[in-house]
Amino acid sequence: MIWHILAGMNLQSSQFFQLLSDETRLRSLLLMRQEGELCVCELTHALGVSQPKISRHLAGLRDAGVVLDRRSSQWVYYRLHPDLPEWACQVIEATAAGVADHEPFSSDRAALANMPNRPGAACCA
Amino acid sequence: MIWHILAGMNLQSSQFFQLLSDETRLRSLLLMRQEGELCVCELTHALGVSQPKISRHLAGLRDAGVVLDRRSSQWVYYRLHPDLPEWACQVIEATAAGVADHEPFSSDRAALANMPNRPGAACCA
DNA sequence: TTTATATATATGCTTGCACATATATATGAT
DNA sequence: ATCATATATATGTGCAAGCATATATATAAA
Repeated sequence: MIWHILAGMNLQSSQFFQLLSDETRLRSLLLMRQEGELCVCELTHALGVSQPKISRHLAGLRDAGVVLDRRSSQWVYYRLHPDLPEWACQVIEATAAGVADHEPFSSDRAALANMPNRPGAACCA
Repeated sequence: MIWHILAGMNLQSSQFFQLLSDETRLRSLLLMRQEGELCVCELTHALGVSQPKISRHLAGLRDAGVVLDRRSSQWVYYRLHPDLPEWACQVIEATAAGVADHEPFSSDRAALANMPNRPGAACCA
């Protein structure tokens, strides 16, 4: 990405939409929104794409202040940034509501649910 | 643009965000949303950009089904497409509410208001 | 009527750059 | 050593922008 700028409250609208314009990023964001927090390997499994690809896109989202990461032992968990401007949250919510039952978003949720040995929870649930 | 596809109800989310990710297009859309309908020369004046540039971007939005155009004598008026999916309208509304008082959006409205000899109305108002 | 001219809009064409992807490798944790 | 994640490098491509030009409509003159 070319903008290491905008963090949290400084999010520029066109940059935000640029980030949403990539399917891999959009799918990741909508999945994080639903699950609260996801590590790279969960996203890799759910979307069925390569690990470097996910990692690179997450780095872009993090540098832009759209997501926040947290390391827990070997895993790095990503979630929507809690300081996201109100309008940006509304954009994500509206999109989630509008496309949740479309492909590939619904399959993403299914694939995540079927993932064996999920790191965080998913042992007894 | 590469997609002459998606019209009206077929709007793909990432394609929609890709369209919003360009400042010229986003400024045009938010201005149309506020004014209802605008011709190319009004947008050119309000944004202060070249006519071919505006025309290009409007063609992209039209091909994607995001805006609708109408010719009235020498002028071509553009407006948000009435069949835009609900979630897409909400995205636009949330964005408008969130960035209306930021630059360059507020200046765009001011420049439009100050435009001399506006085609449609603006003779006596 | 035809011809000329001005205004409004669209569209080839070219150039340059941002960016998505893949492969390979490096870092970090257990 | 093994698993999870990040980054470097290279390659292809979409796409924005400028410039010139083409089409369409209107107005004026002859």
